[in-house]
Amino acid sequence: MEEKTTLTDAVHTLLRRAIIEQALKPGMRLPEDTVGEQFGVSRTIVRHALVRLENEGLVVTRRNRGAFVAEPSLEEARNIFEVRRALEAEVIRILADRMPESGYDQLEAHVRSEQSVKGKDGPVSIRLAGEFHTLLAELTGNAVLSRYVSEVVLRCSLIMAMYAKTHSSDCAVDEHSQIIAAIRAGDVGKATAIMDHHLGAVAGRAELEKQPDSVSSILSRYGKELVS
Amino acid sequence: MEEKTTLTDAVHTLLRRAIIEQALKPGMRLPEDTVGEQFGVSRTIVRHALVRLENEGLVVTRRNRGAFVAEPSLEEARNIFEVRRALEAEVIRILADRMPESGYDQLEAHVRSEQSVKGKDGPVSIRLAGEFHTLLAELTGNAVLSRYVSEVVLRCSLIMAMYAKTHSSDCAVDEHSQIIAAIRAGDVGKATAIMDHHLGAVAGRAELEKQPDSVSSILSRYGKELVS
DNA sequence: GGCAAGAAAATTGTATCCAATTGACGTAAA
DNA sequence: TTTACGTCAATTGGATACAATTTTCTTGCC
Repeated sequence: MEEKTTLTDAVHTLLRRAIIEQALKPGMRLPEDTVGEQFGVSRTIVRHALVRLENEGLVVTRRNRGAFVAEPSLEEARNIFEVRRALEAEVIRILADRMPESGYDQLEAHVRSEQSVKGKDGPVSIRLAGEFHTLLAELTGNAVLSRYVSEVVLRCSLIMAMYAKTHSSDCAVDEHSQIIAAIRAGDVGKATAIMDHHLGAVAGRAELEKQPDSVSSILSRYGKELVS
Repeated sequence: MEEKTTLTDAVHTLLRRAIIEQALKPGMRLPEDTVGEQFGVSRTIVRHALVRLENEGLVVTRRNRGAFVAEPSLEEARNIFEVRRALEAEVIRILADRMPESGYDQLEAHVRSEQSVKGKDGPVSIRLAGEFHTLLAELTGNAVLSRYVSEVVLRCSLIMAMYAKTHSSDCAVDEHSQIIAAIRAGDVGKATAIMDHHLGAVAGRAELEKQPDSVSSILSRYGKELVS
């Protein structure tokens, strides 16, 4: 089976993963040469991937200065959470009205996989916590809504990478179950309330620490997947 | 005063305008070298601009086939309107709570400029009708929310280019005034209701006509602005 | 005339090359 | 010592050249 994705897609995905898994920390520089060398592709590809990441808000580029992993300000963080609440409230509203056939099965399966890594604060845990919300959005069948939710979820991951000490996904998993239950009961108000609390919980921390590491040493862990 | 924008930005903006003003019609092909030739830039620039437009949903690219002006399906159109309603409801909620200083002045000034072109169904009318909603979103001070609203508004313009006979901005302007009044009165429910009606009004038409024109002949009207 | 296969043309995917801008370093003068 | 200035290295902005893929046209066969 042949992969039909373009190289740009591959680099884009890998860089995104590296960012949300906090391997590439906020503020870290992303020189096109270095990244391209690591992945064995030319600057052209990296450039395209960086453009996409910028549109997603995960990367900012300064003219003639290059690309950096975004460092959302507290103001920006508030904005993102505000939008995310509105979007996820809409998701809940839709799902309470029309949940697809195997929706609950998928959700519960996901929660189980979250519980299986409970306790560990590794990259996998971070990714899974975000993917719950992404899955929720996908179940609406609304691709546009789904895409926006994915975007804000990713940016929230970045925000937490900056401002939260630990991801502390323990409480999150429990609340995920509660949200499912509330939707199943058709209680939009309750589900929204839990979601608000769920999102609000992570927005109340504040500690900032930077640790500029070597870019290439980090990317070497991601690059091997491109050697086809 | 030196323009500090990059060439990619310029091409991006021009193409976007051409699309939402319906000069470039849905389904129309956008070959990279044709566009580049028209604007006097290389394919590299056009390519970057097209990537951005794709992220905005105004353009779709098929692998090794090239870029086309997006042709939103009715399903997709419904999705976009659904998201737009949710986002604009949030905008209203925020503005009823915290409208900035000169907010009402700006809004009323905009409505006046809309009224000044009342009756004409030209590109200017289309653009202004959309910009009212964009302005509304910008007044929230939430850049993320503002960006998402802009995106769905643009895509709605594209949808109406496909499915609506005329833009019929007559009723729109009146409702714009009503929305301002309702927000001023702090009546979120009423403002949202008007907005819903306002958005719902345009989603009930259906006629499709394609008219594939020469790309370069259209772009020549936009290209002169790049000759610096 | 219709259909299939192959060659040619057009267009995108990717790499490389040159120019322009920025930041840093070093040197000299106040 | 501090500040101003000039040079240089590093990096991006943009263009061109080549490779790969798709589409279309042609040609031959039924």
